[in-house]
Amino acid sequence: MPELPEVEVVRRGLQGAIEGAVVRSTNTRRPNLRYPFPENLQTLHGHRLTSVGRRAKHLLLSTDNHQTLVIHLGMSGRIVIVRDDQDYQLQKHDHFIMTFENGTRIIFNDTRRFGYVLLLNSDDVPHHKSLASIGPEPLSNDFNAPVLQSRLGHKSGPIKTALLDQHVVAGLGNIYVCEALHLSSIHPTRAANDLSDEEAETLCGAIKDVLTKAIEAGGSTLRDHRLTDGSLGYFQYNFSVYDRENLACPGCSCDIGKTKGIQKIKQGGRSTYFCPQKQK
DNA sequence: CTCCTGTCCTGCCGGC
DNA sequence: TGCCGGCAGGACAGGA
Repeated sequence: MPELPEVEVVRRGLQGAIEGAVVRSTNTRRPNLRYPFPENLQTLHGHRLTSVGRRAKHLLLSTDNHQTLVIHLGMSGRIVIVRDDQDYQLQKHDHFIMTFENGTRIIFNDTRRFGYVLLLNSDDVPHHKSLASIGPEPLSNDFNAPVLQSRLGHKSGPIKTALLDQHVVAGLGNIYVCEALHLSSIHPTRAANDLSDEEAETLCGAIKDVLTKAIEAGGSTLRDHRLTDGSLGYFQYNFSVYDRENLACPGCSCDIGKTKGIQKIKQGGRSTYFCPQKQK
């Protein structure tokens, strides 16, 4: 589920609710998700959460004893915040709960268990296998057309597949790659290292634009994604191509001419949606 | 190095 | 109604 916008929306929710709070307890309700839960979670107890950050699709909860809890939501993960005065019945797939001294709880639910939780020394976070060689943050100034071009330079496979590679650029997933390529009018099967300078410029801008708008909309709720108050994102209503096979893309006559609207193909085992009329 | 496939896991949907 | 195959927002390992 969660790509950069969904994770960022969760990060903002967590920041408002638990930054500065002191950890009272942690509770795991099964031994593992994708990986075993850390064995030393109790070392967080009594310590203050100093920042709630994000790198790519990872949430980074740092504490005043120089530890960082890394949370990846995988495909189906969500985090909800429950305040002291709110009733909450634990649900199926609620796997990890953190309770703070102010009574607030955060609950990590993950149906498919592709997510994970790590507890690292804060100094080790940038060097950890999952984060060490990851690409630039697409919404930062470190991400621009020349950087994108150089990172695509040695990739001869399709641009769609290349943009899903977290080493090229961080945080994109299947939805936002499809949307950004559509906005850029670039065909998903084009070779990644074959974009013109102008196309790279357009694509770079489209990625930033799509991600920014998706964050503002609270992310996309297809099935699992929730804001931390349990409400739904609504960027799915703004999709131009994703999950819209045979429909027209906005402002395009692609469903009435020779083509039959948005097409769905498989690339690297994953669905790609695109408009054959607009994307060349 | 890159590329390609299979795999992890649960739930849902469509077809028969 | 039930069963079965296919598919889903991610990302690894292993082999070519």
